[in-house]
Amino acid sequence: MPELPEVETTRRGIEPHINHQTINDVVVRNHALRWPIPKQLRQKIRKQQIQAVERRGKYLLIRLETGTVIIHLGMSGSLRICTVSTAAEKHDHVDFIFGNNKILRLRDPRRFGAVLWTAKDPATHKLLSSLGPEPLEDDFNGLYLFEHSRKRTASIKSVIMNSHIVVGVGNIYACESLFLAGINPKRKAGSLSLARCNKLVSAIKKVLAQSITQGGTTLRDFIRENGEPGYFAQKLLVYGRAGEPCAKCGSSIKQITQQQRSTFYCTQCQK
DNA sequence: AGTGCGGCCTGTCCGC
DNA sequence: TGCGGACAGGCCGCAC
Repeated sequence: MPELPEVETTRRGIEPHINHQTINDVVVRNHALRWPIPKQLRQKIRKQQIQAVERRGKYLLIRLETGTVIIHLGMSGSLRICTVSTAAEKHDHVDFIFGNNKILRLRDPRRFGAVLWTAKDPATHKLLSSLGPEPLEDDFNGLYLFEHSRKRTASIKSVIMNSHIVVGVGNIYACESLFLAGINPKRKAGSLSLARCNKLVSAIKKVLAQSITQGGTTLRDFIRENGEPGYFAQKLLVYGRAGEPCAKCGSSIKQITQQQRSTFYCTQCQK
């Protein structure tokens, strides 16, 4: 499910329900996520009040009094607010139970996600310490991408999807951004001019910002129950459209594989 | 240091 | 209807 817009939509959705609430209890039904959920999680976080609900890249940060719960939704994770009377289903692995009878419930069928605990500044955590800038912040700009792609022989698609260069650009939005910028996903990152880096960064910001806005439109329903963020309402121009006509030139959208991931692009419009 | 795989999992869909 | 295989929105860790 989650690329950055979905994670941010989730953050905005859960924050008003859980911020400043006290965690009464934690139930872990399955510890086996990408990394084991710490055995001491329950004892570490019980009776603590949530200080803030933040996001860094695709990591959600639940700030408590003595540390931070780090949550990653992986490929199939979702968080929803329900009540203590809502029966847990097959892949509901973790419940954070609050004093107001509400539960923050993590569902993750593929279990690529993570729930971790750190008592230190989460920015210094191994998983977060070497992350690149946030895509919507000003320190991610054309010059930054230009400088960080020099001498790189990897494809531009793999570079913008590299979280050590910029966080939050997943497979879908990488494809969409490259289409908007007219750049071939296979192009070597080091061969892009500064002007084209500027154009690509603008496209990434535009696509992500637009998507967050659309996620927001379905926020209520999302939190209420169905778990579907604004994702499918999203107007995707190339992703998942192999064989369909390009929105710009009408030629057939092509699907290839890069780094074991599907790439969709227009061979006419993207050079 | 940068690049490119393997692997972690379950669910779904498609062709036979 | 059942079965095998491909594929899925992420990303660390490891070889080279």
